[in-house]
Amino acid sequence: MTENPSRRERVRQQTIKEIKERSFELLDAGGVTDVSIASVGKAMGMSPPALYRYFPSREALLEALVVDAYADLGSTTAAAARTEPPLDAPARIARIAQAWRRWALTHPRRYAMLFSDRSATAQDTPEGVAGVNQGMLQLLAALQEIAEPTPHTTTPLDESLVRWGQAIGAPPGMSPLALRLGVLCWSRLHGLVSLEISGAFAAMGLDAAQLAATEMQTVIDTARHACPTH
Amino acid sequence: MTENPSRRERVRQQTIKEIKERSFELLDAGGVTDVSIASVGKAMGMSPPALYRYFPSREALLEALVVDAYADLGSTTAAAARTEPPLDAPARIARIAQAWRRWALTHPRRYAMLFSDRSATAQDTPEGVAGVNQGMLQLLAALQEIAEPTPHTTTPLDESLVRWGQAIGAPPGMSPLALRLGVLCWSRLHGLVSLEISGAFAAMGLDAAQLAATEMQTVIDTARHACPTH
DNA sequence: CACTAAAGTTAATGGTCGTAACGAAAACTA
DNA sequence: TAGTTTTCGTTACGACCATTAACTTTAGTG
Repeated sequence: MTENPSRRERVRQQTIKEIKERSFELLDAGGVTDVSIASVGKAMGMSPPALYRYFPSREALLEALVVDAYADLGSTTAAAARTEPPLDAPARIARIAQAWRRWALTHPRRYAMLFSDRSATAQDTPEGVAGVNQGMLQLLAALQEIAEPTPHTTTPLDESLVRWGQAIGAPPGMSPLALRLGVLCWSRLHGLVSLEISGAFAAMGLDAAQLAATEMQTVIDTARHACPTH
Repeated sequence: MTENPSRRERVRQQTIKEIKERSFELLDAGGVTDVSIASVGKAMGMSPPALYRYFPSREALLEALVVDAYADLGSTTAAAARTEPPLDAPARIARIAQAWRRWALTHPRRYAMLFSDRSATAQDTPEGVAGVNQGMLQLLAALQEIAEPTPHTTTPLDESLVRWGQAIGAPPGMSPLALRLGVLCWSRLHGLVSLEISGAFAAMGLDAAQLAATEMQTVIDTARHACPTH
């Protein structure tokens, strides 16, 4: 009864950590297909079957990478909103979006793993969703600050948005407009970033950074009920 | 000297066609990873190495599928704009967007293959880009009709948009606003559709169709210099 | 120290892509 | 028509991969 996490457990956790580190290195270098039980084992000087003591299958290892990547992306974007001194809401929205895009450009293979490679194959685990929602909650808070109250009658879409907000732990009383803009901001940003990573904008000779900047400004203007700048 | 395409060439093209058909069946059923030289061979009653007479590698076969899928997506969306009698520009934009989304939902694995699986790996071939640009040209034509002339000074982004428009064969004199909205419309639609395919909106309890409809209405309103409806 | 359980090893199965060597059939040619 | 060449298919093979089974080594525990 030395420690609650026994020494054995500690070295085991250390091994798991190293497996994931080496896996991320291989992932970043050559994409998810390069993360094989054999390649990871070789990278750590272990025989491949030894990894099965830690992950029941290659798929489980990849899922662990997904959860970690989601958590990293979520905490990175959430941290971008918490500056000292605090920024006003529009600046925070811009920073959150920048952080999302920058993370995706810094780790394009990880971003592809999260949002592309596994599309329609395996659905996200609750852990993964919770990780990325850290950033979403910050975004929603900023949007709520500048979203003008809407006297509109609530549509079915609004109702489902409110339910979603409650489900992810947003504070009560969120405006449906803020919730909708949160979803649309995320969706637009994802579209831009995934096309940018694929090289589409570069092939078109367009500056993706400028496209992203104007797109985010549009979201902010819409929250304020102002006309987007053309 | 029976025909210009000799009999041998004809049966060869037929075989290539069947290889791609079987490949698409496997792709639609289980994703791109299920399209293997072995599985396609088995599906056609051929030994796997025989396929190398027609495609130099599995990668080349996949690339051929990509080109065909791009062409199908492009012609499907372009066809949606050419109705009889012709529709007005806003309705055409809505129909193009619907056609894009519907194609993606009908062939989610193909859509993932085009825009996700190969991200950052291999860049698009000119053939593929040309195929999907059929729909883009229709979209740009419709946007041009309703885009009010902008007396703005041209920005660097505008200049690169104009260059891109010329490169893909858009008629001269396109408004930068129409070009920019074409790109943003595409990007937003892609973000929505890829998230919808991945099941993200379903997991959030949101109606993706409604999100897409409002998003496209926003594009149309922006083209008219009108405030998006909230 | 002796025992047990965890962690590592090698060996083996069955799957993949791709190459090599070979046989059969079709088309061309003298 | 008969012979030659090209094409198309085959089987056999080597190099990877994931995964399981059986065995050995190591480390913690009474």
